[in-house]
Amino acid sequence: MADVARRAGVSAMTVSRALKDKSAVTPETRDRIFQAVQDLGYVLDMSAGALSSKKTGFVSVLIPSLNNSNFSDTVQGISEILDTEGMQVLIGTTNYSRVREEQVIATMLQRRPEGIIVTGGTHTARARSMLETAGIPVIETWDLPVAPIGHVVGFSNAATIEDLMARLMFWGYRRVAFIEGEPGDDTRGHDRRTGYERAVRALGLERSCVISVGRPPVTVEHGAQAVVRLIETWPEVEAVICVSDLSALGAIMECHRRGWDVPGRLAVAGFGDFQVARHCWPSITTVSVGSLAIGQETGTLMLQAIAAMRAGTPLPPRRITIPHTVIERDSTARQPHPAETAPAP
Amino acid sequence: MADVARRAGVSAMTVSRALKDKSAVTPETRDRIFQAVQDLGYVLDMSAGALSSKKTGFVSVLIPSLNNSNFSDTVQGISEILDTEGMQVLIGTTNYSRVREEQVIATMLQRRPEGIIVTGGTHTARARSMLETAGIPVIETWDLPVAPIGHVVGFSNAATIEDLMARLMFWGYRRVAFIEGEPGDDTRGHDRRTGYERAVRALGLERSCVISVGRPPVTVEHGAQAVVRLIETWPEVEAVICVSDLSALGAIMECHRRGWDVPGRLAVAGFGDFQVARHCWPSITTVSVGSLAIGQETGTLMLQAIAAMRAGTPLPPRRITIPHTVIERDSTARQPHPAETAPAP
DNA sequence: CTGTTAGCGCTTTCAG
DNA sequence: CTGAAAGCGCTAACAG
Repeated sequence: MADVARRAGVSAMTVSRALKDKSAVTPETRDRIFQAVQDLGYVLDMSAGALSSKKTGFVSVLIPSLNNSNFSDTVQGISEILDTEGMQVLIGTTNYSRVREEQVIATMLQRRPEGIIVTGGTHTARARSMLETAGIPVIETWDLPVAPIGHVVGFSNAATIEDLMARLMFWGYRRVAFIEGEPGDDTRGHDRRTGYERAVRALGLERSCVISVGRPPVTVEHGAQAVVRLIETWPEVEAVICVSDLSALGAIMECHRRGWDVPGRLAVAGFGDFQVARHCWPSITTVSVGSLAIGQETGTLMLQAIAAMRAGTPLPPRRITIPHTVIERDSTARQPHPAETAPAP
Repeated sequence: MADVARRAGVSAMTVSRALKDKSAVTPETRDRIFQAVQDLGYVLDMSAGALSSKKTGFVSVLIPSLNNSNFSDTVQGISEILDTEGMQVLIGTTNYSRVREEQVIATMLQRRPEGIIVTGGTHTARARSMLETAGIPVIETWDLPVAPIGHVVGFSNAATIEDLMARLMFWGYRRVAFIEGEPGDDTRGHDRRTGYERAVRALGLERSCVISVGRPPVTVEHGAQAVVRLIETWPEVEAVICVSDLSALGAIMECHRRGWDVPGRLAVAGFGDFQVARHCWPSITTVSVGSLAIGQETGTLMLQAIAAMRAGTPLPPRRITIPHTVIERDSTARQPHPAETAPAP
């Protein structure tokens, strides 16, 4: 920067200003500086700027896995918003493990992010305490924790499945099962199962049936395996909710393979409104949770929180609930009863 | 850090050493330091360290979109490897736009990454020159550029489709079409189309037919729309190659919807070996390019290149070709001819 | 094995 | 609008 300053015949400070504020410098000076930057191929060093200004321009985002379009949509939403203020996202993946999350948080904090966004509301004790004492805005997403660390942008995973169950009931299904991954650190999956079980009781259904196959992330293949186990376990089952659209797709494809009609023999619903759910055949009934919207809301809130922090007046904890929607598609369409198609008396 | 040093009764330098080398400090001193770190809740500031040591510990990775499991697999592979040396990945998405790529590169370079990994071998002139003069290792992936900037870890997109075409021919298909997105910045998609057209000529097929629908990224829905257009345009078509598995899935699902048997009426093949391709029904014939392996190879090479750079002896440009494999699945299975099922004479 | 001295490249702060 | 001085928090380099 000193070189640029010399070449433009100004001080380094003026160069610094020209490169950021644009306003605070005479147009001619500015032009001379930009010319010098061009000539020298100078590239600003933000890491030095960060040290000096104590503003790194980073926000850390922790997600279970990049390879889940719901989470990458959320990251996408966050990035879009943060980009508008020139802030960058530092992504970390926890691989659905809380221990791993703790490690990633520890590493991230060494980079001095100006805010940190985590997925879910369940963390190790040490992770939680690191977040609490980090002195930066914290947002938990994809959940509505009872005792949040800071801000929250999410929804109740249990409630989404309760709603879905209510709709299945409304459509006439009574024997409904649930397909999930093996229990572990995937609390969101677990919450959805809880929603299922609560709904079974609340709706007075005769029995519940949960099939757990595969360690999270639950894949298409797990869904295929699970549906076979389900039919063996409970031949009378009429419908099944899968913990995600991917496993729902697997279940449906396995049904095709075995000649079981969907939804005739078995209705199938998923969660997450993945792209394939809308376009596969039959299209999959699911719960949309607005993954992108979660990201955008989170980004917007983070920007406010950071601005408040910089101004020395931390934002009081906010709690934003993202609406979810049950989307009815072909995979649960009730075949018309003979009576229904008969002419009215 | 000064506080920690004081509390442990040592100098800041010793604290710094204890926190990194671990070896270069007496065990007791080390323990005292860690105790002080614990007591004070001290967290190392890597951004200061980076400025001082000129080692940021960052590698930038640019991909078209997070929301494509092929690219996120590659990022995953890169991260895994870089993690082993404590390096972090800074992800940037270009949204399949070269202009956007240029901007992202400019921003990334201000963070002083120790290496940069880009997707594809086609860039704007300014992007290319920024990469060339950045003074850090550059790796281009997912392609085999004729005039690479630095290192290359990739494969020929055209060759993958040529191979797939040869196999379709071998299986007895003669009237083969190609479904792609509208031409634009997606050079990998364009290269695949080129491979298709070269194969049509090389194999002496009577005609080619390319259906272009939708701006990249090509989605499931685009595939569905395209297949309808295809059947209208060329009713005699026997098989179609889709630019990605996602559009292949869309095409197949649309065929189901319209009662066109796959592969009986139309055989469908894709590209990328996405998870759904393996598990949907019918399973999709595709080309696997080892997305994760590309990432791992890239990560390994980047680590070597950075080590060499730090040692002052830049690694001569390497060119690593990742093998691809045509995977035959149900979506192109030839129905047995009557003659073939007849008893041998 | 440990300490001292400088200084990384920028921005804050305060004067002009 | 511009400049000078000081220092962000750490580590390289050298000395003990």
